[in-house]
Amino acid sequence: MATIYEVSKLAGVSVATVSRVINGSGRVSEKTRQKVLSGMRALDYQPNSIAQSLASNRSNCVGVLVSEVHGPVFGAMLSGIEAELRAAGKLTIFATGHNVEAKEREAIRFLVSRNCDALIMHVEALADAFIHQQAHQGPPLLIMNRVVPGLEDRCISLDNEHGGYVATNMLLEMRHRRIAYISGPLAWGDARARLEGHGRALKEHGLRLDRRLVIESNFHEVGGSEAMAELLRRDIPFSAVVCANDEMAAGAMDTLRTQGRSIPDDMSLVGFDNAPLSRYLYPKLSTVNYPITEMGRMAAHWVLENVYGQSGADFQNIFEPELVIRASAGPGPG
Amino acid sequence: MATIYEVSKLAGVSVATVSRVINGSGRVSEKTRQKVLSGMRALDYQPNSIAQSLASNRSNCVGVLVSEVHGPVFGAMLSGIEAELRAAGKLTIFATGHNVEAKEREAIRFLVSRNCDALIMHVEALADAFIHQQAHQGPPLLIMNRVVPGLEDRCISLDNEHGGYVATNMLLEMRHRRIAYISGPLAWGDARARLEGHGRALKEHGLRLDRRLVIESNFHEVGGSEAMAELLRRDIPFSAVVCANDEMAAGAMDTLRTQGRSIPDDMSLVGFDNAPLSRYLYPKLSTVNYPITEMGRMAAHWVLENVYGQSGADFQNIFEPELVIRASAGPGPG
DNA sequence: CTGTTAGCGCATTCAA
DNA sequence: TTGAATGCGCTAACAG
Repeated sequence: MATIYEVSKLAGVSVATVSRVINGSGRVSEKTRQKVLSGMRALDYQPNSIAQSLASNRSNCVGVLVSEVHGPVFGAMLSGIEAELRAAGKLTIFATGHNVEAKEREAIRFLVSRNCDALIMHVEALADAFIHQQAHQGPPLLIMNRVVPGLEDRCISLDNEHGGYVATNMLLEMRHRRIAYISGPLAWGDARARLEGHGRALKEHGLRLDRRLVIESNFHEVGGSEAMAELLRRDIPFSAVVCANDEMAAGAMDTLRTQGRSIPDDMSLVGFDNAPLSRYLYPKLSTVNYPITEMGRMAAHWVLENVYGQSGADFQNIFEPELVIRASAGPGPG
Repeated sequence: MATIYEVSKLAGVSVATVSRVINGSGRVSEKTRQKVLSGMRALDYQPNSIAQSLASNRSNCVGVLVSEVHGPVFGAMLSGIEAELRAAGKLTIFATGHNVEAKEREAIRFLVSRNCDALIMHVEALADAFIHQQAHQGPPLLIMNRVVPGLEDRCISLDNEHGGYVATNMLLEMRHRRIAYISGPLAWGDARARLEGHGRALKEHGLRLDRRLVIESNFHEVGGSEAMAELLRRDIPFSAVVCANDEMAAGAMDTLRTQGRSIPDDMSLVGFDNAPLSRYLYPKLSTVNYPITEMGRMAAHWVLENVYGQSGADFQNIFEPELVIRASAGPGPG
């Protein structure tokens, strides 16, 4: 690999000048600029990014901490982040935290030890206090999918309450009156918010939330399946169910089918997330879109603007979910 | 951030000694070793990985080139690679090539410019010749999911022919005699191999491949949907279809349902890949498992062993696909 | 506008 | 077993 010295020699200038044309910094006359450029071409010169980083104290890479690489959510998020960053010549590095506190901590150390210029993280196990601390000692932080009090302007999240609202509201407008709800773990803010939105929609339509029609589950397929079985077992009439995510909806659908209930004729179903699987279910699942790729892009924009000084679009903190109407919900009996 | 100098000062030794204990290289007396260690702890010292890289000419990171980050295949592959590498303290960096030659080329440049110690790539647009060239000038290369003549020992791939064979064979053993086939683009080796396996299974059962029952499609859902419509339109009897991947099977399923055919009673269906979506289809899709995560792990192992000198398990080039029996295929009329 | 030079933080000879 | 010195390739004052 050619070095900056060889280029400078070939072009008959100093390394400083070569550095200037590489980085577009300082003033260089067009003539010498061309000399340098052709020298670089002749040697197929490629700046050593590691040396650049060491000298400039800039790694030009940003760390992303996700729970898993595979899976619909994180893949889509990473995808959005990488696309934006890459277009700006920045490198995306990532690590997985598996929703386990110790691993999330360790992943942060790992990423930071690689001198990333910023950190975008999607963590669920870490406490707010730790995040605050990290925000004050490490590289600039961006938090996905979670609102940490005191760091609101660094948090990019979905308006989950509104998502829960629109899901239930659609059902209500279809004249359903008794609507069950399969929730995610209420220890998590997003699960709570979605349920609150559900309750608000009911209230606005003059209905009260019936606690017997709400089941707290775990965001997984089997959880949804079991929750639906439990709901049916309770033998309280209802004509529709909203599931706090698509996976649970898939499980619920399975149970309904096993028990011979037809969807949407006997039972309407709405999911949440608009994960890829929602298009493959039968009937195709009506759900609430989670614009995770765009949110990833936004995170990348923030970094590009605030860390690398590039001008960008306006920053948007909260994203609004939108209804995706497919076939799993139909008119109610009401 | 503390530097190695501060540690050496605090411990009363030279930086060389500190470097030795950091890397476990050279001989250091246990006593001074402890002094250094406690000095490092006291300062919460963290070696600067960039400086390490520059001095040692080792970035301790490996580049991975995929088509997309999201999507079942690449996410799972990345996941396997990252898990292994991370456990060994190595960083995984990635870039996307989108199956476009120019982008794949550029992605390689990008990754290499980051001084990765090895490159694992899943490329479809690049020609064999280019790959050969890259193999001879860049960092050690590993090629996923493709067999490049002359570089067989660097290619990790699935025995696609055998996969096609087992899929069709299962149907034959269920007494299907007229089996249609929806293929991927025959310009791609894996699509060709799968189709060949299909043909071999037929032949072994004394049947001939009926060209009218084979349609070349594009590995996408709508392609599968259209292909199935075309097959039905031809009005040649058949009782089962094997699709060269799960996405096309999903599309095919859709068409069958639209046309009022029941699965598996009127028509049996088998997919390929065992992508997540195959579990969500109704009926659940019988398919051929593609152990992509394990293949990613294997790639990482190779790198750990051949680039970083760690000893590992035996290297396996070709992976055998296995049948995943679910509900979309039933007994034939034969 | 251009060149000289001193680091960036660490690994690694080579001596001792 | 340890330390001094050199250089990895580049950036960024500073001087001219």
